[in-house]
Amino acid sequence: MADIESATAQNLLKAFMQFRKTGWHEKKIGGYNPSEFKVLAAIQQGANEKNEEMKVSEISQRLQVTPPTVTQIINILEKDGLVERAVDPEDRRSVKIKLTQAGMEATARAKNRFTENFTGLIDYLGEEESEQLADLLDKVHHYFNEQSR
Amino acid sequence: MADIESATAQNLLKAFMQFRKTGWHEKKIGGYNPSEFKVLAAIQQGANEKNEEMKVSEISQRLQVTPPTVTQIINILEKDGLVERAVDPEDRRSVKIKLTQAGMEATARAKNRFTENFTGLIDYLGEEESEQLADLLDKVHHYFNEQSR
DNA sequence: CCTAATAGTTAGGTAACTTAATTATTTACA
DNA sequence: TGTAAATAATTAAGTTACCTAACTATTAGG
Repeated sequence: MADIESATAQNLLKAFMQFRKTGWHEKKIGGYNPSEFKVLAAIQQGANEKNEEMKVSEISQRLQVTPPTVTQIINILEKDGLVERAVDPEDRRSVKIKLTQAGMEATARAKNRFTENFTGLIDYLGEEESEQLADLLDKVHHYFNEQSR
Repeated sequence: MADIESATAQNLLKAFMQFRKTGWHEKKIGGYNPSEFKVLAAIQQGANEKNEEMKVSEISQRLQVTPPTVTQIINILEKDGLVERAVDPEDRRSVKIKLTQAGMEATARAKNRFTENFTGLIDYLGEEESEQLADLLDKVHHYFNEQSR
């Protein structure tokens, strides 16, 4: 059993705490809150992948947040004219979310801004270490998922 | 320049997002909110290291949050009888925070609970990969700190 | 000695969530 | 076929973990 007082444990814990605060998850991304940006990006990606509009439940699943959370963020984006709701004629309980023209432009801009930072990180770490990091974080996620079952 | 659409970028981004949600940062740690637990642990550690009580400003620095945040958490802990305030006679502007007996016991219990999980992770990853992960996260932190200057 | 700096607190706000309850609608089956 | 159960989204209200700005008390510096 590893010892929490060991240098390794201390280092890893400190690294975790630092990382939470760290700026990859900025205050504003191209003018939008991170949560808004994530929803915009999810809508865009979903539309890209399936060539179809995203339902609230799909966004919720993709971002791993509850449906009310998505509803609220969509409300803001709709008020800002970035997004439109349309009842799905196939299943009138569902609501399809679509980016407006302004929304597509805003998303592209924000994504660009985000991309600069993020690809900069990968260049800084190097391809190999970036992959390593992704793998290790996956393992951590896997460990805690097991744990909670 | 790395490409945001590359597999590496996608993987790393996904890993980051997953990690944020991941349960190392649990909802409750031995019955306390993470923020409360962190303050308790900081007080304990500070007292351990310097054999002296922590000032609000020191806790604030250590946890990288503003003094009002610390004040508020201390208020809760004080109400719960885990912590006591005492004006520093050397500098009557300062307030020294001390764990009560109940506070020491609660902190020990919570820390134990936390430790189980965390050392389990290190065992799961192995010593070497744990160090690697800590290093990589440090690099990420370093990169974003540069960026924001 | 008095102005400026420092330590902490108070007041008020925000972002990003959550759960529980409610409203439409659709599905299943008796 | 009619109704009960399930599903999709929303509304309402609450929580956590922060923050900034303004205030109070105390100490330090010229």
